Amino acid sequence: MKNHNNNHQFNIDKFYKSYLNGPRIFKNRDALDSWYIPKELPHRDSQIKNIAEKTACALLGDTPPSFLCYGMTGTGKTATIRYVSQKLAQQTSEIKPWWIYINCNVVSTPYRILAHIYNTISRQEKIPPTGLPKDIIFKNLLGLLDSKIGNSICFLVLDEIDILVNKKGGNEILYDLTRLNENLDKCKTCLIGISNKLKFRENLDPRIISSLGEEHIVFPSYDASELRDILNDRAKIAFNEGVLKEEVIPLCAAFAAKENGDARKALQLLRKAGELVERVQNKIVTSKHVEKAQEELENDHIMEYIKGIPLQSKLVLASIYLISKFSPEHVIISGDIYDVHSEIRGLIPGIRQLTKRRISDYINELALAGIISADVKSMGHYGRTKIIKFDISMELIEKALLDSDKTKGIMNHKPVFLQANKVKLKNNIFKKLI
DNA sequence: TATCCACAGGAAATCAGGGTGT
DNA sequence: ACACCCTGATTTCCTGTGGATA
Repeated sequence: MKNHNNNHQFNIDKFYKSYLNGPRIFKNRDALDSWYIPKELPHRDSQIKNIAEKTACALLGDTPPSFLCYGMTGTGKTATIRYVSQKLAQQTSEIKPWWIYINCNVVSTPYRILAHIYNTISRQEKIPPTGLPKDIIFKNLLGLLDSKIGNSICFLVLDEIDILVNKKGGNEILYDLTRLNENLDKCKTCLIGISNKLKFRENLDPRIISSLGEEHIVFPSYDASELRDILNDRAKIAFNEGVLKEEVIPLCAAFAAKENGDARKALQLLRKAGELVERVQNKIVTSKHVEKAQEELENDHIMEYIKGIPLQSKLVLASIYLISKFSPEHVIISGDIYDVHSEIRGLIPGIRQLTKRRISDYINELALAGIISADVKSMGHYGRTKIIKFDISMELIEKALLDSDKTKGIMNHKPVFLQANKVKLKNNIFKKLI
């Protein structure tokens, strides 16, 4: 694909032909996706039991208690909930509970949560994505729940609930949801919150804690041997016989165990390793491929993240990049980033000047994403600021920023700011202070 | 030891944009 | 048209502060 210069054009027909005739690695690669629900969930017996016990009364038409699930990413919280809900739906009972799944990271505002619940139940008259007052939607929702769900139970699963709580209207909407039942005649609702932060309860309204925070189910991180069991199960479904060398799964498990026992990562790793082998039309997946997959996965995530951030955020990142590119010795502080940002944003039409305050937030976001590190340090009479460093390779940053049409033009712009003498002098003092 | 820099970072206000029903 | 709604991005206003310097 990348050979525009030479005459050999990519022969797509030939590629497909050899692909189809080549070795088959995967039998069913969906089994390695995190949303795949396997027949068995290894090492989650106690959680499954707990949730099953809590929710069973829904089959008799009673209201199950609301509860929270805690655990780091990739500990099977969502999978377990979905597993139980699937099993519950398979039971022969007159009452068929509804499950409404809400990812608070995607459906991120009070209005949209109400609208999302309404729209997944209604199927016909949809609530528009914006425009109406919240209380109107709330009333409509109450009516809809009673009329459409009737005497059954409606489970509301709020994934990544911690994100919701830390927003402005977050507590209000949660409170409204907890008191749904008080306003319903026939239908009953049950809230299930999923979070990967234990400490988010601090920001939770006490009224909400009492109704949904009393009991919680903890999902401990998987250790390497547990991850191995999970991978073995999935690999049997996903891969053809004999394509995995025996060291592959233990290695994937070991890598993922280091990352807080994240099963999702382990599965991604295994899948990526298989895809690497498939790409070069080999027959066997070895530890080499796992190592390469580990590397590529990390890069993929970073590239994806950078491509996804807003343009202003890219410009902040570009500012940092340009300073370190043209003056590698420069000690980068937030004020510098502000100045360079002001400079380069003028090069791109339609980009407004930002405040230092705003730039500061963008820097924090990049730091949170693990792209840079920003440590606040006091320089005495030279003030208090952040010292910024890259946490990932500059080539990767460059690659990602060159990929965007808006930013690619400025990646060679040497900041005028750096050439000012007082800037150089001040930075020399900073170097000594660090 | 008091001073004072250059920011950090919280809270609230504002703006613009995509909507609604009447 | 008009009055009003919700949201996300940003600005405004603000108080706080670690430690080199005088």
